[in-house]
Amino acid sequence: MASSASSRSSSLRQSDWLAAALSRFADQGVESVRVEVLARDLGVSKGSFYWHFKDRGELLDRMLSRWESEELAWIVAEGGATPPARWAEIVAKTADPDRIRSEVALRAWARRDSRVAMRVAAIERKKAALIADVLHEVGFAPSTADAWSEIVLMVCLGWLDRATRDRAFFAASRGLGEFLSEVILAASAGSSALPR
Amino acid sequence: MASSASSRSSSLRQSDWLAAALSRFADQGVESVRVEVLARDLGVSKGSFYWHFKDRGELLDRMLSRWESEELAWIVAEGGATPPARWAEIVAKTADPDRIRSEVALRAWARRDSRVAMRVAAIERKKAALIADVLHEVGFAPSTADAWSEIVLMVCLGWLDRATRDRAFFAASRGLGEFLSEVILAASAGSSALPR
DNA sequence: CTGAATACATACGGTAGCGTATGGCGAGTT
DNA sequence: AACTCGCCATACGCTACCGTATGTATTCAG
Repeated sequence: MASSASSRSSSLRQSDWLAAALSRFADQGVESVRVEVLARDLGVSKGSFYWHFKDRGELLDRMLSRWESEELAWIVAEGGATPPARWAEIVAKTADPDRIRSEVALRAWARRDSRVAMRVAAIERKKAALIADVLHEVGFAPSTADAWSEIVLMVCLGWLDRATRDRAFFAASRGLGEFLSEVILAASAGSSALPR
Repeated sequence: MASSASSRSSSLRQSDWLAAALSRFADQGVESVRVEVLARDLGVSKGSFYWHFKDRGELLDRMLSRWESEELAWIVAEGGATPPARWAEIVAKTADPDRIRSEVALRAWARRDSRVAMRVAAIERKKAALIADVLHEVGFAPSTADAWSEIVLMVCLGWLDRATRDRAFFAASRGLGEFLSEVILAASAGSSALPR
């Protein structure tokens, strides 16, 4: 538990606070990330918190930074993969049960804090570009790839919204992957997408 | 600002509280709907609030009920209209600048209160059915109409999410209507949608 | 063994918010 | 003129937080 923390590095306990905060964040949103509540969750007093963090704001900053770097990590890691592999990864990441709730909570947070909104928007642009790249490599014309990447992103966001409110929807047989496949199939057959 | 209130009816002040609450709700979410804050907004004391309402919960209930009845009103009113008119109304309602923020705030609320979630889900099912109906009347086979109504709904929700976080996205030349048209066009051309 | 640094605990003052109790006041009633 | 009642103000106790100040137990260097 805290054995390796007290021996040398102080960062272990730090990560415990972060983990507890992220857990509450995913379940109940930013507003529920309260110093004294987290202290109770961890079985310590808030005196500990203010040793590891300047204030609540610093904790929230670290949460955001951590999410940001994790997102960037897998997004850039997709660089060399094949289009199908990248597509699978995108779907897997955005439908991952361990991530969806915090993704949604993050966007709710962004709606009330413009600095958060900007950083979320930056990541979101990268995701849209990633999707557009995949579509382009599969044969979509550049302009239509861009347009459909936006639509794909919206389907993802809409799916997240519903999946985090309705357990039945989340557990339904048709998951995000199926929905997206249908959209892409229609897009490639429909408009002037694939010049084949 | 409280000019319209004190003349005669007692229920008028009630609606003032509701209006103030809904304004804050749309801007900052349920958590920001605070009795003492609304009292300050209206230039009265909270003694007034507790005369009109039993407690904060009753105000929130009324907010939810009001939204619910308004949604039901326009949904059932679409009964006799032509498919294009219904489609236009659906797009107009879900992209209405005066409504999008409260729609999003409501879904964030639903995520933290299961009773709210159920009532939102009920309305959402009606909307999906409405969309499916329109698609069916335009020539989609029943099963594909259902499938694409879900996708259309997700695009709507995703658009709402982005539009309420990114002003540039909201003001972009391609609005919800354009995106949805593109999706429907692709759907009708792509899969076994239109048996023509 | 001593002293300093670490990693907490305890106690405090302060704000924001809830709900209640009670008082006041103007308008209509008799 | 006195009474009532609708509508609001004031004052209160309470809880949940925040951040700070200070005390304390453990660890580890020298």
